[in-house]
Amino acid sequence: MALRHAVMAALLEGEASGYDLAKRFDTATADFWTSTPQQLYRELERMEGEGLIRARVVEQERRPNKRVFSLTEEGRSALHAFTRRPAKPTAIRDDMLVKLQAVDAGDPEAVRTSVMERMERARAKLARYERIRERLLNGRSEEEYLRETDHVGPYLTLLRGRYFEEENLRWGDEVLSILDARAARRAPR
Amino acid sequence: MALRHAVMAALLEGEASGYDLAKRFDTATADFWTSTPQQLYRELERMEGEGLIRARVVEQERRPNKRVFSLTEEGRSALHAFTRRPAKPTAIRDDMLVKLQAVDAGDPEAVRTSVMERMERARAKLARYERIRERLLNGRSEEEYLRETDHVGPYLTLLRGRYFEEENLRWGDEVLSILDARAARRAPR
DNA sequence: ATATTCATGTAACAAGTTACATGATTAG
DNA sequence: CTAATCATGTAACTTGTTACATGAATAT
Repeated sequence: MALRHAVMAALLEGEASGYDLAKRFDTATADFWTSTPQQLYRELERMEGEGLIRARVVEQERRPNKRVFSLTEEGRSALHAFTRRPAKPTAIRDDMLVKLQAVDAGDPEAVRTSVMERMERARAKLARYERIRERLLNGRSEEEYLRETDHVGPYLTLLRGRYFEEENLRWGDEVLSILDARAARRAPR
Repeated sequence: MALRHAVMAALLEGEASGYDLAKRFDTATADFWTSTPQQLYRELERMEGEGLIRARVVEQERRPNKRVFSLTEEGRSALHAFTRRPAKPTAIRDDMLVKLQAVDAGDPEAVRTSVMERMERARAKLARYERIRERLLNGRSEEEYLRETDHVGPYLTLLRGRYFEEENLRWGDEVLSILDARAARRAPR
């Protein structure tokens, strides 16, 4: 049931269509939650039925009409209640970790390539986060921003994303150097 | 389909019962994959049916009998093939991020408490990882270990766990200080 | 005494993924 | 002219979670 709360949290920043949310929750770009469009459309239906959000149809000229959702009072208070509940413990769940755990019985070259692809993605995400950060700060220093804004949530989640990707890069570097050392030992020139 | 690969990767280190795997994949302790016992028992059944693993019944005296699983040749080659496939992109998916995204419309005090609990868990996990590391190194330096072992997977995943929890702590510190500064401003003594 | 550990499962449900479908518009 | 963007969905399937159930043994 976290998706619905993620949707409500996203709607705090203003109304959005299913399509908008799908972009925001896309794995490649998401900064605090991910989901597929299919899951979203299904969940939005339910949430509307339960009165947590409300839809407004916006007629467009050269585009299909869209349904734009916003939080209801009920949704807002459900979200408030959610922040009071204890957070579930999380752990990383990553395909890549399974591959690495099995690297000794697997194909080290292929795994190496995956790690490098991952690092490339991490760099792209960091760049993206940096752009979002600029937009948030809007010329101000971090201190100024934090003093002035009454909307600190997006900053905190962005920070987590940044740290996470930095950690990925740090780890990737070590993994590559360890795998290389082993490859060199096994197939000495 | 990653659970089955995680199971196979775990079985590389020797045979295990469903119960053993359940402990290893428990969220509180897992170092490279998580799942509930229920999911495991279901998946083990299927995997046995598909010939990826094989069960051996161990009769015990003062304990219930157990079924101990090991990798078959088929399983081993499926695992090898898995390491050759590209890794799916991942992103953090964490309840806590949703709470923080919504903290401005929520209950900052409660969120603060959750963050502190998380940090406590992170410290516990770090301590646990440290113990596992000692056991792996077994008196040797990292360099020696890496030179001597032919089983580098567990070391690499452990490293990721450590970095991840360190990142959690670093982030938690920043979050707390930002939330505190805001609380002080809103309710000046 | 009580809680935890060992050891396995069933059943029902919720959440997430994949494949498919439609159809106009605009950017390269 | 092709790909991407805008905008929505249905259907089928796979994963993951929660609740319940059993029953002995050992640790506190």
